[in-house]
Parts: sequence; C-alpha cells; structure tokens
Amino acid sequence: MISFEDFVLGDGYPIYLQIIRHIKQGIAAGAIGHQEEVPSRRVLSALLGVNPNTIQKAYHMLEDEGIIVSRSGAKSYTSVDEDTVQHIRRELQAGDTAVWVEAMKRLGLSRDQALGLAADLWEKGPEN
Amino acid sequence: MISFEDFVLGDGYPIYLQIIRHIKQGIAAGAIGHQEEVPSRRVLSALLGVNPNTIQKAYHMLEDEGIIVSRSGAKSYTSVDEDTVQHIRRELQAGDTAVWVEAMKRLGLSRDQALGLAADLWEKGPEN
Amino acid sequence: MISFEDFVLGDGYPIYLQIIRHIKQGIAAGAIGHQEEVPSRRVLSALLGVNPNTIQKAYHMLEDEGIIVSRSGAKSYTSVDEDTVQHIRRELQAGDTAVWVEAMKRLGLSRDQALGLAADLWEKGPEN
Amino acid sequence: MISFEDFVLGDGYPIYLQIIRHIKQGIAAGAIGHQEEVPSRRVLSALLGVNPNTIQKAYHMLEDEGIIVSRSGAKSYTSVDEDTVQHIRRELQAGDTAVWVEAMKRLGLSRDQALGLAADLWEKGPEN
DNA sequence: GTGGTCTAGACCACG
DNA sequence: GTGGTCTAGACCACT
Repeated sequence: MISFEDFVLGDGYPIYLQIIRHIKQGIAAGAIGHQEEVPSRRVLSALLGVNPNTIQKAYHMLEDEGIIVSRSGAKSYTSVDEDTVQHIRRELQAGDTAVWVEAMKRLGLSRDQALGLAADLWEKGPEN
Repeated sequence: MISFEDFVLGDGYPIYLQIIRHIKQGIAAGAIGHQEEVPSRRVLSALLGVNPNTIQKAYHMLEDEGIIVSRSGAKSYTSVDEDTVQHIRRELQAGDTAVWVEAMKRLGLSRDQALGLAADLWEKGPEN
Repeated sequence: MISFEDFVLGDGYPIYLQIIRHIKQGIAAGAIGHQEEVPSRRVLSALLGVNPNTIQKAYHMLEDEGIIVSRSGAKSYTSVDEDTVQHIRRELQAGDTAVWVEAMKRLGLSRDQALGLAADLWEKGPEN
Repeated sequence: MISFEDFVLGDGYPIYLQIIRHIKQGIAAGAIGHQEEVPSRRVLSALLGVNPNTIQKAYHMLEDEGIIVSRSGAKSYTSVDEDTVQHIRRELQAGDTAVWVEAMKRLGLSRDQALGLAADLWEKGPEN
C-alpha cells in the first residue's frame, strides 16, 4: 500500500498535481512497485483532508499515463514496468534539479554557495 | 529597469505568482535595487504576452507587501530596504533549496548523488 | 410473474428509477395484478445484467410506496388495490403525454403535425 | 439572444442534458438561428438557479457537436447550418414521439386512446 | 464582463 | 467497501 503519511499540501500548486508527483516520486524511489494497491479515493481523501474528486482526478491522469489501472467497483493497482520507472526517475531527478539550479542562479549564488547551502540543509532535514 | 528578458511561464502555477517570484528573485540577487523603476503594466503585458490585469494583480500584491510604491498616474518604483532584501533572500534561498533537498530524498538519492547531479546540471545551464 | 423480457436500459436516467417505472407501467396496463409474484433480486439482476443492489433499491422504494410487500426470506408480491391502479395509470398516462405534447409544441409542430407523426410511428413500432 | 424564460427543471434527469435539449429544441423550432448570442454561464446560471459549471458542461458538449463556438473571454455564439438544423429537428421529433408511443403501448392504450388523450392535453397546455 | 480550471460534496452503480 | 458522474462554488486569465 502506497504511503502518504508525511504528505503535506503546498501553497498554490494544484493538489492533484502534488498527488501525481508524490506517487511518481514513490515509484522513482522504488518505494512503490508493480501491481501495488493504491489507496482508495475515500481513504486518501480523508487522510489528506481533500475532496475525493481531487484524488480521482489525479488517479485518472495517472491512468491515462498507464501508471494506474482502475476497474469500477474494484480496487486500483499500479502498473509500472522497468522502463516506466526509469523514465519517471530521470524526469523527476533532472527536472527538479534543473529548476533548483536555475533558481539559485537567478538568486545570484555561485555553484559552490548553492551546493553548500544544499549540503547544510540536507543534514538538517527529517530523515536521510 | 527590471528585466524580464528570459522570463518563461511555468506549467500550472498562477502567472501572477510567477511574476511576484521573479521580482523577488531579482531583489534577492541584488539585480533590483531600491527606488528602481518597475516596467509599466502595458510594457510588461506586451513583453510577456500576458493580460494587463494579471500584471496589475501581481503589482498590487507587491504593493501590499511594501515592495513596490505606485503614485497614481506616474511610474512605479521599488522600495526595498536592506532588511527586506535580507529577508527575501533567505526566504527564497532556504525555501527553494529545502524543497529540492526534500524531493531528492524522496527520490531515494544520497546526498552526494544529488549534489553531483546538481553540479553537472549547473555547468550545462544557460549562463552562470 | 412480472415480465422484463423487452426491458432496455435508457441513457442517463437512473436504472432503479427505470425499473420502478417499468413495474408501474405494467400495473397501469393491467399486465401486473394484485398479489402477483415479483422476480427475485437475483433473477432480475441476472436478467437485466444489473447489480443486485440496484434492484434492491428499486424494490425498496416500491415497498415504501406500498406497491410491493416483502416477507423476509420469502418471495415478494405486489399489493395494488383498484385505487392505486387508477392513480398510477393517470399519473403515467397524463404525465408522459403532457411531456410529449410540450416537447412537440417547443419544436414548433402544430397539433395535427404532431398527432400525424405519432400515428405514423405507432404503426411502425414493434407490437401493438 | 436565446430565451430560457419558461424553462423548468425536471426530476432526476441531468440538468446539463436538459439544457442541451432546450437549446436543440429552440434550434429545431427555428427560434434560435445562426451566429446567435448564447447567454453567458453566469446569466443563465442565475436565471435557472443552477451552478455555472453545469451550464458550462452543457455548452461544452454543444461545442463538441459544433453547435456552439466559444472563445475564452468573449461571448459564445451558435453555429448551425441548415443541415444541422434538419438533423436536430428529425432527431428530436422522431425520438421523442417514438418514446411516447412506446410508453403508451406499454400502458395498454390503443392508438386512438393515446392520440385522443394527446389531443385533449394539447388544448389545455399553456400556448400553442 | 467573458470562458477555463480546481476543489468540493452528494449520489449512482458495481464487487 | 470500490470507482464514476453530476452539481456546486471559488479563483484565474482574458476582452
């Protein structure tokens, strides 16, 4: 079962995109495998304090990408082959890092200043 | 005059928030100083291909934060004392980096893997 | 035994309401009489290719209207006195016809055009 | 401007389908022509006491059928060539009448009984 | 003012 | 219990 324990909702970014992202991160990290059970709309909606439809929208888009399969009345399961995992992993790793690098450059930091800041924050974070 | 040359609109994030962020980044980087002229709504609207109302909304929120002062009928100017600059800088640097660090951890990367990836992408980016 | 042979499911109208309507139509037409046996949930479910719960819902509402009586564990039977039959008949005949008349008026047909069209279609229909 | 003055919401039938139907009826009757202005989401939603999104859904489906054209920020207009009008007219006339005929048959009425009932109700209705 | 989208809540049909 | 759909309200971007 996919975990959403430490999931926190961000500011103005659409919730359903955050959920999609969270699941993709889990897949990329290997925490979510093939044919794994996905939390139901209601369960996840109660857990996150979000409307079931918002969950549904996220799941529906993941279904369009072939990452989830849903059958009406039955539970939903992940469907991720190794290629998909690799693709998602690269997409997230490179994408996020590029965004951060770009932001740091705009803030006027040098490469070493930025990496140093990141290294500091890495240690202070919750877990490793 | 504040530059928006390389400004690109992001995915689902509200445009007016992206503009606010862009200006704050310029202030944090020192590229935008005190009493500097802000592009008029019309100019910026044409430059970004965005509706003037959207620009207006961003400027209005920056006014509420005291970062911009508008004298009706005249040009608008920034108003950033040193404390404000420091505050914005920390907020953006630490905030963005914490988000990135968290994302990399979720993706299962080690500290060195993440920093290495960032270092690689740093060189490949547009400018320094 | 109430017949559902030629029952076809309509577009967006709730299935349980269609079932209720079908039974009321049978009663109004005299095809369904007093103390007549109602198909069991299981049988009707299989016959219509519909979930037993949906049948259950329709029957439950008919029970609330006093048109069906169920003795738990035993078969269910209709319970329609003459007044009920009359009431249902009028309701369906007048209601449906008023709706159709209204629709034809909105479509700009004259009385004779509409009646002529109906007369034509009457002959072409399946049975009489 | 398309009129919704005498529009009344029906029982369990989806509202957006009722709205679609109402507009198609107007087109079939010739009351709605080509390039005619469609009431805005807000106006119609206020008029019918319905949520703007429900109107939007109806309009969106009409747009998919090519009956309406919408441009973001601008008003929406009908787009009905003569072929479309003919097609809609037949669809509604024949469809509705067939449904009514079928219902009357199920209720056990003879052709003449049904037509007589309809003729009676025709006179009693609001306008002609 | 306009249409487009995101979030929310209730209901229907299914296993 | 599950997922699917309809209705609702607020917000965003555009004319």
